[in-house]
Amino acid sequence: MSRHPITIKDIARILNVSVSTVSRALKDHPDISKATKKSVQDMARELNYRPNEIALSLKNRRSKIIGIMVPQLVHHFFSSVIEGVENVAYENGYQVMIYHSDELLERELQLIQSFMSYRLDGLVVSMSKETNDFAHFNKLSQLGVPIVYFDRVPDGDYNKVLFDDYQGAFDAVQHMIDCGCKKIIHFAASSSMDIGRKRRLGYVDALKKNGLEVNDAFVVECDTYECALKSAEDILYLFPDLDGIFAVNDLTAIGTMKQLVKKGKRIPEDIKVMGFSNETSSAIYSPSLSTVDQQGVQMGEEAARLLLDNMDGIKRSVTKTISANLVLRESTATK
Amino acid sequence: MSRHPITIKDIARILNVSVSTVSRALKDHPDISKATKKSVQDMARELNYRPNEIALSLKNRRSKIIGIMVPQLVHHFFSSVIEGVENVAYENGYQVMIYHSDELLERELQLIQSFMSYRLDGLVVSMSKETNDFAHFNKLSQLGVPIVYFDRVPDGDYNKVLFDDYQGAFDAVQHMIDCGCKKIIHFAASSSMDIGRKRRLGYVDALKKNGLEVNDAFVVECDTYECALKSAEDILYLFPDLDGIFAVNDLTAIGTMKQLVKKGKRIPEDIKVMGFSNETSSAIYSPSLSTVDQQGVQMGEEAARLLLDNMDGIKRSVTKTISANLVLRESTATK
DNA sequence: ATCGTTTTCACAAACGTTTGCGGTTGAAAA
DNA sequence: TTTTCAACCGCAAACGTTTGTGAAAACGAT
Repeated sequence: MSRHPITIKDIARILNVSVSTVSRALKDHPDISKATKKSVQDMARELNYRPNEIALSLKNRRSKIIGIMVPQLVHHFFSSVIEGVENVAYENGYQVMIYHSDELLERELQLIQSFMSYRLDGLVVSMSKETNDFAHFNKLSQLGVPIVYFDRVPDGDYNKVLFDDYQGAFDAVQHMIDCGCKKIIHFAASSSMDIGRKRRLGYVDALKKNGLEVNDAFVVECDTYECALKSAEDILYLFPDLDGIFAVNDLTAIGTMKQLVKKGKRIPEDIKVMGFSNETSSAIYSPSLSTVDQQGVQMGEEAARLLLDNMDGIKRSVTKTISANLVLRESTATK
Repeated sequence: MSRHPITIKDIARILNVSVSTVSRALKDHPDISKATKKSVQDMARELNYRPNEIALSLKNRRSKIIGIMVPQLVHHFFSSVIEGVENVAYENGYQVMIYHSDELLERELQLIQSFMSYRLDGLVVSMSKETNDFAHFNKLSQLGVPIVYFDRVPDGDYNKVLFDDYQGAFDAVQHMIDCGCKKIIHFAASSSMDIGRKRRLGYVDALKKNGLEVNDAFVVECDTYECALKSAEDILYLFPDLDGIFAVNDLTAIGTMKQLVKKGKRIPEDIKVMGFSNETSSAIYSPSLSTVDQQGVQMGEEAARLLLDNMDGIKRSVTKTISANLVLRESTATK
């Protein structure tokens, strides 16, 4: 009920010393005698004193908080990145403030305002789908706030942490080929999206390297669950002899499997399927889905480390690339 | 690069007025002349002035931030609650700080410390599984910080927002009976858990009300995906004539379906299945899973509203109950 | 010209902390 | 006894705001 947490002043009053003495005693400053230090520290402990971080933020002009902004919370990948950021932030005495733009540019702008008002020390961000103009981030940058982008990043000289989509796709397709697939279809995201382009390229290169036929008709633009339900049927009609489908993400892969099974195909016996992202659903679907893990935690940790490095004033532009990791499950099993 | 955001002092200096004049001009105080107001406001806009919320927090002894603490982020229900809290917080000019205890009591304690240091104005919390002692929350409460609990709540006189687990379970089972089920098995959580008890009671009462056989052997303690893989087989052996399974959560239901299909059962033709929670996976599984939606967004909104109401000093202990909502999909379809 | 009102603004304190500087002791050195 | 020098501690300013109080200008009425 006392509504007022106890402050350094309270301790000073009780002990009949000045606030500066209390402050110094608490930080073990050599100017203070052993006896005074002890009594102050004891009293602080007894009263359960906690420094007021807000006062400190004001004084030091830094908040010891870093922000992370993600477009979605209900998403395995982003949640993992958050976890990674939290890990290294806590290790280094920083708090993490999670911002959630909900894929809305307007919300992003609002959040940046709030971000500035609270004088956060740095930002880790993956942009919303609507964002094609980075002025608000650049403004922040010019104000001296370090920013690290991840996953959805802008072009140019910035600090970024990226996932190696090309290699992930390449490895996935290579694995399918190793499992005996001769004719692999790719359900791709739009080429206007970075991940769409890179994953498609990995797919194509893996086919080439193994001397398999490469054909533009093998690539279908389809990156949602609903779309997959339809496209899977179409593609089966177009290429009755297909024996593998590599989807740009897990939900698309799952939609595909659902439809294939409905059409009487057996997975993995007749057709093998791979997804991308390692969402929760991929592990529990039946058959469970082989996929490419995006190492979200590791990405978050790298991003936070990069941010902390940049907080000491030095201005760099580093790009870190995290490499892919296959998760093999039933959907590509070979008996 | 200027590293220092512009302050009220800067405006005062440039315009050759005092800081108090600037402050009052910005808030349209009647003491300030129209002309001065205009020049100040124009200059503020031109320089893109943003009030320093940290200074305000210190002065007002309130941060205009509320916290929400959840045990997990990668969880559809909790993410939804966060979204709900954010909605009403933003509407009322509050920021939301997301805390993530990771189901660890120790982390919970740490986070509470940080919470106090930053002098947040209130907390919405669902406790970690390890938490059986609420001392740290009570201490916060005694310091005058309003708390609203949701989902996993302590016993006693507190502000809570609860989901109506009993009714949800009752409705789910009633629906299965309406679909023709005569012998419904329940995969339950431990009775030591609140949700375990309530959902089980709803199940039992629905059976009773419809004159179906109630039998302790129909209830199996099993609340994970892995456990379901095993228990589904066992129960099929024990009760070959079962025609419905009501699981305490979606993952358990999905594990059950997977195993039942493997054993040659058709869903929903032979056996109908219902889950609880409406996780993402339930919608995309094949067959898609009928389930009970927990209305996370609504719960979050209610919790935040309750918190804001309590922030004006008045001390109440209100319990709000959110009612269930069935989501019917393939797993209980009747042809 | 004097007084009384307004109108318009500036001063200063306060929120909780840190920190440079200066001051008071007491004892050792001269 | 005086000087010197540690050892120990308090004062005050600063971080960016708000706000109570007081005061200078301007103006009208006497």
